Amino acid sequence: MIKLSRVTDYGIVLLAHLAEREDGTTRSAREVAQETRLPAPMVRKILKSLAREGLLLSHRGAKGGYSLARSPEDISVSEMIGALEGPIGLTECTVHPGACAQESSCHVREPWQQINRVVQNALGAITLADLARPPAPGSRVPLSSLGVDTANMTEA
Amino acid sequence: MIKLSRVTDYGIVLLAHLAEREDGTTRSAREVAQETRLPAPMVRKILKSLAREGLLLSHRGAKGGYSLARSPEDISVSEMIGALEGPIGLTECTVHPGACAQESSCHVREPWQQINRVVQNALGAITLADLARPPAPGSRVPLSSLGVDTANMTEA
DNA sequence: ATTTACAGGACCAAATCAGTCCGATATGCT
DNA sequence: AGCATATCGGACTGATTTGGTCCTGTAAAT
Repeated sequence: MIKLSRVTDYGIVLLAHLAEREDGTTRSAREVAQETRLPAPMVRKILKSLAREGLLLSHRGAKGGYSLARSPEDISVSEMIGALEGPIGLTECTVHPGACAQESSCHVREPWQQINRVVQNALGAITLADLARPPAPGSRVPLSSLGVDTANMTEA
Repeated sequence: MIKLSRVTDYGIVLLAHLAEREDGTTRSAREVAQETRLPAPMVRKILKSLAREGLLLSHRGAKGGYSLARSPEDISVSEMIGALEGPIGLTECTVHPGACAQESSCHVREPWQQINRVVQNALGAITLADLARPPAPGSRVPLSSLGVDTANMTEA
């Protein structure tokens, strides 16, 4: 069922939550866990990862907590997934070239690379700001900006 | 690292292999395994699944084997993945609505649905024929046909 | 100094995945 | 009829990944 892990799923919810109430202050893991109603230990773990990956800034000590490292418009979905799940790649050979013995004789490799770029592009065009935007009824994520077309694809 | 399982990966290679040398005859699992240099037990298992899912026709007995159930142009990548991996859905709530307790209060759900459709569309636009086409140097998968734009997305 | 909160791990149970193997059944050939 | 060939439909196992928890250390504020 090709899906992303729960850690990633939660992580994006957490990021969106932080983006929604950005006000210059930091928010503790406990607060975030309560507000999102997600299990606290998980939330702590995930926020730690996100800080380590550079998507969040952490402040230690009393009154510490987390805040976004960049503005929501500058954080793409593919970045978030990349930070929590590792590099995006449908096939092994996309991420680790050379790992597959059949690589040289594989006729399917090249097409896969492009499929990958398409997916990558799609996920890269959507930002945290799009996710956090309170959904005005009828409004949509600006998918027109996806701009998935041949021109974008012909080079890696 | 958001990737598809090895079964799916292999499966698509096998389908492409069958598509490349389509000549009306069936090919046994053994042949296919040898020609693709993939482990025979795996190949058998995967071909069985593909037949059960209706992508391949199986022919039992001596001189039996497998052949494509449809012409390569009519089998999309998303179908292949769906057959081997189950329904495509980045998040749990896309595939099993109601499974997540936070669903009603989740602000991220609607955007995810659309991201999903984008990915789905991308994978649905590429066919087995595209994968099997011997890669003439410089030629590319017809990504222009992806047609990922707002018009396609506004309805589920 | 004490309290608060993150950092960096170790740790474990459960689920999934990769891979193998078997008996049953259907077909073609002699 | 009988035999060889192949798929069918399972069960089965070992290894890896995932989901989730917990503990110790350290930094900052009061």
